[in-house]
Amino acid sequence: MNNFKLTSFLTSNVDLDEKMLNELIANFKIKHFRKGEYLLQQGEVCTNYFFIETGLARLFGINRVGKEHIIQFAPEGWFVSDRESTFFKQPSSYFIQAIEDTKAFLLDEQFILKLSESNPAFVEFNNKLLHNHIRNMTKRVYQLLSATAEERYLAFTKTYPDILLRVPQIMVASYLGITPESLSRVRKDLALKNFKK
Amino acid sequence: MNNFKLTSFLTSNVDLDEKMLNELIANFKIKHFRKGEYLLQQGEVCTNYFFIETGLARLFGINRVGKEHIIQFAPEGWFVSDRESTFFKQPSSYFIQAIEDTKAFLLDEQFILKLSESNPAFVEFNNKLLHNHIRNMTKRVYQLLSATAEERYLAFTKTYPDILLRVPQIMVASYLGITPESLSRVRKDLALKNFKK
DNA sequence: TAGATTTCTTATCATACATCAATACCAGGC
DNA sequence: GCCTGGTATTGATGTATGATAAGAAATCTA
Repeated sequence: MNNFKLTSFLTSNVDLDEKMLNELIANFKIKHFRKGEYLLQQGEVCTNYFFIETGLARLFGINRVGKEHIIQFAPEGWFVSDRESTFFKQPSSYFIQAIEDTKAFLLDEQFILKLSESNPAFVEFNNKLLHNHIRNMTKRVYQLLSATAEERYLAFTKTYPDILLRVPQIMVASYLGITPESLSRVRKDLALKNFKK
Repeated sequence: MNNFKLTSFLTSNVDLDEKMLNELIANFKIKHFRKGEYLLQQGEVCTNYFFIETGLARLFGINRVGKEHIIQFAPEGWFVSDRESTFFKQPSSYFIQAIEDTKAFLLDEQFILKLSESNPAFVEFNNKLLHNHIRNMTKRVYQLLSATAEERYLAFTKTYPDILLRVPQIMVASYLGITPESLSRVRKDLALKNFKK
């Protein structure tokens, strides 16, 4: 048995025998991206889901004045894609970029659909992924509506302590919806508060 | 043939014969909610999806200090639910409340799952709903990250002109992530700008 | 219709966060 | 090793939005 993260992800989430599993893995393309390279560019139609096997990627958009806004980080073991583009066959509004050297499996949407027809476990699997996605996005909306910059930063450090150490602060700020300068000050204030305790 | 919004929603989104369709509709419970009544309360597990046949509902949360934050509006023809709670069988963090007198179909999750097994068109249908949900939430996250209060308000007036006229401004403000006072100012500024043109 | 309640507006003041600018820091390429 | 460009910090200042309060308007309800 191979040692891919994707393998253990599938075995723990879909009911498959080993033969079927290996057949599957063999069917997926794996692709390497150097730090900075793009998995998806704005304007392209996103035809796959990416499973990050190793490395780290980000999903982000750029507004009229050239400012970047990060919607999602995707470290190893995570899926990333622009589902809107993939499902509705529309040019993507976003970019997906490798933040570190990254190895990713490309899961073709058509292929997944076919699997779903023959294997009900796959329907359930896909459902789980989609609901997980919705859960994360809903929490994110709620946070952005209700929490201050400091609260959002604290939540981030608790939820994604690993990512925090792997990306420049400028990107954490972008994810949180504040400027890097503000984030620097938030961190300073927190450090002070902790010192005083 | 009946005249339900749900009927036309289904016929235009799922490939079903009329017999099957009527059988379906007969299986769904319909429920009336007076303005102010709750379709779902925080702490409950959400066991159905609600299809709003007439009226208007909102999905919202309340934070520690008692402040409400609206995640989604659901007018007639829309689905609303806490999918996280439904799918993962967890107590909901949110409320769903009727803003107007509302008639809603209650779609039982188990029932939908069963339909999916026998009818592949239903898998596709469910997929479409989920992807639509993800699309909306992603746009919302991106907006909250990148746009000013004024920009968000303008986008709202364009995307949901009907809802704008049906809910108190206090709720629009809550949806946009600002205070009612700020919204009032934004509106005043916009009115001034338009007058000067 | 009148009274009560909520909603909306406006004003003042407070604050969180942005912007701009300067400096120090660090990392990758030559 | 030394540039070079990106990153982080800090300070001064500006601005958008929040908090509070009060009155006007609209809506509900009896």
